[in-house]
Amino acid sequence: MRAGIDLVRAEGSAALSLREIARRAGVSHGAPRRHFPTHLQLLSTIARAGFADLAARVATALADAPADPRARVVLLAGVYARFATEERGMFELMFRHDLLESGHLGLRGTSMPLFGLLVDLVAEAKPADAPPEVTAGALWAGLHGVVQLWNWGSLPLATGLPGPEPLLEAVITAHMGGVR
Amino acid sequence: MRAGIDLVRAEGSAALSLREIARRAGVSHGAPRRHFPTHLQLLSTIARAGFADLAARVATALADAPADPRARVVLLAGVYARFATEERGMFELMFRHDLLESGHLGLRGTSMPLFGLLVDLVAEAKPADAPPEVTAGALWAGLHGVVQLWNWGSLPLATGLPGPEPLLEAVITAHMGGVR
DNA sequence: TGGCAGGAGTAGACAACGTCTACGATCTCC
DNA sequence: GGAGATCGTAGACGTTGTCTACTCCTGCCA
Repeated sequence: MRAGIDLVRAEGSAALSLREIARRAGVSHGAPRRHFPTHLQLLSTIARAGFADLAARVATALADAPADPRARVVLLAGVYARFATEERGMFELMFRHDLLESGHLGLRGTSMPLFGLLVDLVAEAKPADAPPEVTAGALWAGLHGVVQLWNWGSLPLATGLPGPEPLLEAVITAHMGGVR
Repeated sequence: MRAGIDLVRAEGSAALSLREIARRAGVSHGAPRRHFPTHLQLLSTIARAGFADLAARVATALADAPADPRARVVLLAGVYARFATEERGMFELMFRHDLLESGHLGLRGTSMPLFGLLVDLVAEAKPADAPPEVTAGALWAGLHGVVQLWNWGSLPLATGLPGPEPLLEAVITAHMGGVR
């Protein structure tokens, strides 16, 4: 499993074959089967570790941050975007549809605590607006979409910007208002 | 190629093996190689057909629609979301990172006309605001993120909503203002 | 202390896949 | 009517995920 995490960070999500992971771990190709009944389950477990890592990064970033909810969302977005570029292979793995769909293993639920945090921040910032789940959902989708479309080059090509930061700012401002 | 399009619509993007496409087309597994040097190039071509289909649907939907730019964006978002759910396999294929990245074949560019349309609509609606490319980029990312996260179940789980429409509305309103 | 059940790893088989190569058919144009 | 190009076939090769038999090793209980 640790071998899988190292591998996805070093070689990207496309290199994560079951046999290559076993090779890196120094065991035979049948060994992982004792612990993970199928390849997808192994990948799901690795992806879950990725979600845990992301949540930990967000937590440490928000630990000693100002209390203003908008500032905290900006921080969160920065961590999200940095994670997606620095841990690109892991990010790709985490949001592979075939993992999330065929799962039923609750991989989806792994991102819910982070979403709950976002809901709280939105509710704190705009208590009397639309339901905070809706605003937070749209906000999350905006951040995710920017990161994803930016990461594979569609948004850089479309906007000509040097970095995704203006887009993240635009998303946050659109959903949470401007600086106060 | 037509066999590939039929296959992805019937069985999803995971079923698109080169040999299965050839089987459906009634030819041997080596035959596609005469026309597409590699499997990825065949998939890219199929994905390009998907982008063309999406653009055509948007065009017909906007053909006899009111001139109000916000209403047109709402229409565009609806077509985008409907395409993603009705042609789920094709949509997954169109935004597979390994196609867009390893390409250099200009698959990315295929979505640029649609983006240009969005830029125009944004510029028309809010002529004196932030650069229209930035707003349009954030808007596109928001729509794409909603559709994607909705499609694989994260957003339904997070928000508890029955459909993605409120989220799409929230994204559009956030970036283009409310109804007038 | 001896025997033994169960977990963990190995090695090999199998079908399916993408790629490559040699070969055959068919069609066009000089 | 034959030459050349285009297209499809058939088989090989290496790799992958899964499955099955076999072998250790470890800890427990009589």
